[in-house]
Amino acid sequence: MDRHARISALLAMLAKEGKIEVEAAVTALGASPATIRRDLVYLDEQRLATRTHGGVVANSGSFDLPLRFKIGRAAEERKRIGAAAAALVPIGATVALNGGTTTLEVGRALAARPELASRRDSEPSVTVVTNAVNLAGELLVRPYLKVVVTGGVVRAHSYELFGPLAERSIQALSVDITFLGLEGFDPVFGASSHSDAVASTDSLLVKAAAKVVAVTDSSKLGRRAFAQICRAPNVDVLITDSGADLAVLARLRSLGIEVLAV
Amino acid sequence: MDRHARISALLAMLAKEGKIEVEAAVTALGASPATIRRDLVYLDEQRLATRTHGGVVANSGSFDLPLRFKIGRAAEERKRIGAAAAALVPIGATVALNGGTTTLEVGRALAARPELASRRDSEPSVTVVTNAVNLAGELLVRPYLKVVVTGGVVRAHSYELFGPLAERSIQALSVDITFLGLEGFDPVFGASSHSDAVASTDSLLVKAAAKVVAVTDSSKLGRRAFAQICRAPNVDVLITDSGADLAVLARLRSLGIEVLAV
DNA sequence: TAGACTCTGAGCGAATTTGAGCGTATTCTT
DNA sequence: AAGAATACGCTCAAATTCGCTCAGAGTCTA
Repeated sequence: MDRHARISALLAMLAKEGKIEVEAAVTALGASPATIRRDLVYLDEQRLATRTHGGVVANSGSFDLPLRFKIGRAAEERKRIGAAAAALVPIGATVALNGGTTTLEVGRALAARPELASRRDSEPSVTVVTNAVNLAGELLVRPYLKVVVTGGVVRAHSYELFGPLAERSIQALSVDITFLGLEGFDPVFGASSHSDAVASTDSLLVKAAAKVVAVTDSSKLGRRAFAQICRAPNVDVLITDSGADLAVLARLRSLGIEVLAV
Repeated sequence: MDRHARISALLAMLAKEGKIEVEAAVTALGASPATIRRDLVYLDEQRLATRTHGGVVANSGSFDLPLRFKIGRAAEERKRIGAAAAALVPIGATVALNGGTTTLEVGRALAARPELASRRDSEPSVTVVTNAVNLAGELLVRPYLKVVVTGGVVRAHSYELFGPLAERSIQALSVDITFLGLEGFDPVFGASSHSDAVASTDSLLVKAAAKVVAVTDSSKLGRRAFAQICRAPNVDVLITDSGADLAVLARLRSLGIEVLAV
């Protein structure tokens, strides 16, 4: 068991557990506590983890915050939606993701796609533009992803960046696909958000994209949130879960939107 | 049940109930009252809750609490430097922080300043501009801080944003103080960084500031990293630890730099 | 082959964390 | 308002863990 093997094993433990205890690593890897400590210091220096008493904790954990405290039933649906959305991204594409729990799952699914990670080019496989700080924090560890953050003021509620700085940044960019998380999607009112400031920023992400994919669990369909992001026909594809109301889906299809219920 | 697990559990309780009683936490977590009290004091110090008799209550304004708060163990020197730097910031000021472990501590110390948190204005007490994604992620929970993120491409090693997007964002801003973390600070070569891209971005943070405060542990003094950020006289104040070489400090003072060794 | 360097493991003093004791402060009850 | 009950802060001790140094094994280079 050489150093590389140990570091690899430790990183695997870190990804799985979110933390590593010296004692646990000693018994798992069969090395001395001194060596394990040195390895953990190395992980800390490489910013892959943060040293604590007794071990280390994963760094992405500091961003792995619950947006709101509703990590309940919809988790599984969101993961399926995220996987379906990530499958739409070709290698070499540039995509944009706004904030929200669903787009977070899209980002995670994208990062987990094996055909991206296995490429050995020096160029990143996919470029991800996002105005969500927590999403950026989760993705930036992957060398095969180029992560671009829009500027702006942070909205503590959802970790989204908005404001003039964000809008000017986005106006300078053009992307292949925007994956749009939202809080309401109605055939008439279109896509909407609870915050007008964020809705304004999100609308620019829509304008900057050649293709717009709305991602949302079915509870948001047919509902209107406070501020409009864009009209429904601006959305090219909708990915939602199979619990969606078929009548609403039919109306959306009649507007020319391609609907995927996963 | 280690400290991390306890803090996580306590934050979950706080998010759910809005308050924590010592007695309830003792029975729920199986730790002694003394330990629970210490944890609650920690939450109070981190401005994530407010200490009361019998427990803590959630801070008004922020119902969003981090589920897994990172309990970092910064070197003692960096903590002292961070505290000294944070003390320079008047209420209402706008400050900029670049990336790095030392500026991270400045941000943490700033977030922990009680006179900021105790203000009951609707306006945030301090505005923080940063191009470090991890720093933004740690600070944004505090409702009394307005966190502004520059845009840009993420540099995975240091969580820093750089590139044209970052530079244009910074050029549109003006701040009272820039706290500059760096990898080398030499009387002749000035402040320097390992990455030329980040150095270029950092140099704009220097230009945007009325006052520049360099923060670094003493090991970086007299050293030159690859890329220059700015000349030494552009720095108004240097905060370092007491292990610094006195000859180097004297040379820096002769350049008109105010030197604090804490 | 000699020397230098790196990695690993062990030892030891220092530091952190936890729990308990005890005097003091605060809150509640009467 | 006064007394009782609870909770707090502080200190101290025990256990664990950490950081540092040193020595031995293995590897690379001249």
